[in-house]
Amino acid sequence: MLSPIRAKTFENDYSLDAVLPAPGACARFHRDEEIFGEGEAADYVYQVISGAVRTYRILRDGRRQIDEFHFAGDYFGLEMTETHRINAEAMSDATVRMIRRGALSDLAAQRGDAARALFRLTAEGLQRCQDHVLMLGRRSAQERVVGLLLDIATRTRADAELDVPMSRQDMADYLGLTIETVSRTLTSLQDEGLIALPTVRHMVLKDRRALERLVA
Amino acid sequence: MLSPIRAKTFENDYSLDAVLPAPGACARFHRDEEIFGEGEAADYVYQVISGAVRTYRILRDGRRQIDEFHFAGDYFGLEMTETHRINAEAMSDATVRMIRRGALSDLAAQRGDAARALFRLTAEGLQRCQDHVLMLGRRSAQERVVGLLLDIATRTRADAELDVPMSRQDMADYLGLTIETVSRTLTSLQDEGLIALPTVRHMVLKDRRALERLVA
DNA sequence: CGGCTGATTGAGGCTCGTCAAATGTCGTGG
DNA sequence: CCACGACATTTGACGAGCCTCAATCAGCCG
Repeated sequence: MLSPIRAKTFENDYSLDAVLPAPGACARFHRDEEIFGEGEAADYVYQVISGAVRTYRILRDGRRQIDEFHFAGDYFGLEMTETHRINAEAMSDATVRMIRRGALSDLAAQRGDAARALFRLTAEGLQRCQDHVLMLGRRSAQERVVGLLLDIATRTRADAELDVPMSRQDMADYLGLTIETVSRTLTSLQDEGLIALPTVRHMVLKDRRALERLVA
Repeated sequence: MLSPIRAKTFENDYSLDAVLPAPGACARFHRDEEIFGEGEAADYVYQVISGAVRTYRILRDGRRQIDEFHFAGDYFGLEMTETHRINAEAMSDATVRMIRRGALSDLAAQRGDAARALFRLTAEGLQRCQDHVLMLGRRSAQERVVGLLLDIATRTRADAELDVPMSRQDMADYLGLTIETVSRTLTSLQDEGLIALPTVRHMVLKDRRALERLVA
């Protein structure tokens, strides 16, 4: 089961949450159901209420790259183009709030704090994306896997006990690896005593200090 | 020599150029000179007037990942944090316009079009970053190199004749490869007749159609 | 208890990295 | 103008890390 997740670690005064009217229209999606696809009109911006969502892109030959995992509180689908450049799917059964893009830009035009919140959201996404680039460009398989585990721990406010909300394939496609490499890396981390793998989707960080040193 | 470069391919109505007062304070930097470094106060936003700039991050052990190349017209250093998370250096002798961050946020607070321009700039950066992630996560060395060459061609509005403004090391650190692999890939592209390499920094795209098929 | 899906493990191969040497390029000074 | 030296790039040989393909194992649900 997934721990409760708050949207962001930093000042929430600038969060869209504070600006937006109370929960409007929501939709429910089943595991692996598409929320929006590349090329579709980008009429909505979304916020995860519960569950988890992945956004990704696909090359002609089927290679998939996951951009980002989105947990409760996170916004996604905020694009500047008329149509979506990326795809979004529910990773688990999920309820998602849908905000009309038009309404949002009206709000931003009227209220400075709303515009600032949108800007901040995009800038935070850019920061995370830059971290992702560094990871994919210059880190080893082990560093990538450890980095993801620590990221999940932080974002889910988990201490040592980790509920991993994604499959090995999702992890691989986020990290630019194959499922086999992800799997092998996890068992080798277990062999070294750094983590434990009670079940496939439940992990324990046994030596967080050492793990953090690995990605320093 | 570098071809003249315009800032962006799309609508410039929303560009900061249209909003900002005529050229304010500028600074000149020599090749490889630092413009700002990680951890420094982010007091300015920058625009390349002439020359080229790289922004990058470095891991403890020296591994470097270039985030982005910035050419004439491009803005960079636009971060939301108080201090810079990344580094910026001149790739060639460059003149750079410096805009006080405070002045920019005042402007954004007063004028909706300025706020929108800033937002758009950040969102475009995010798009480029997502493309970069896809490249690093799921593309082969050859696809990465070809992708970069085509990107340079587009951004410099070059047809077939390319002036490459960066070293092999810069290319490698942008593409998540080594200089040796970049070099080997370029000569193999030459052997296949897809490009020509008259000099180290001057390339000719001999079969652009075929090159574009390679990164489809 | 099967059967299905997803994860792990194993063997072998390919791509790209490492280390080293050769070659090219460019600026400087004779 | 040419020679030299410093540095960048290319090339080669080899090895490591990750991928591919295939088999086995573990959960999960009817």
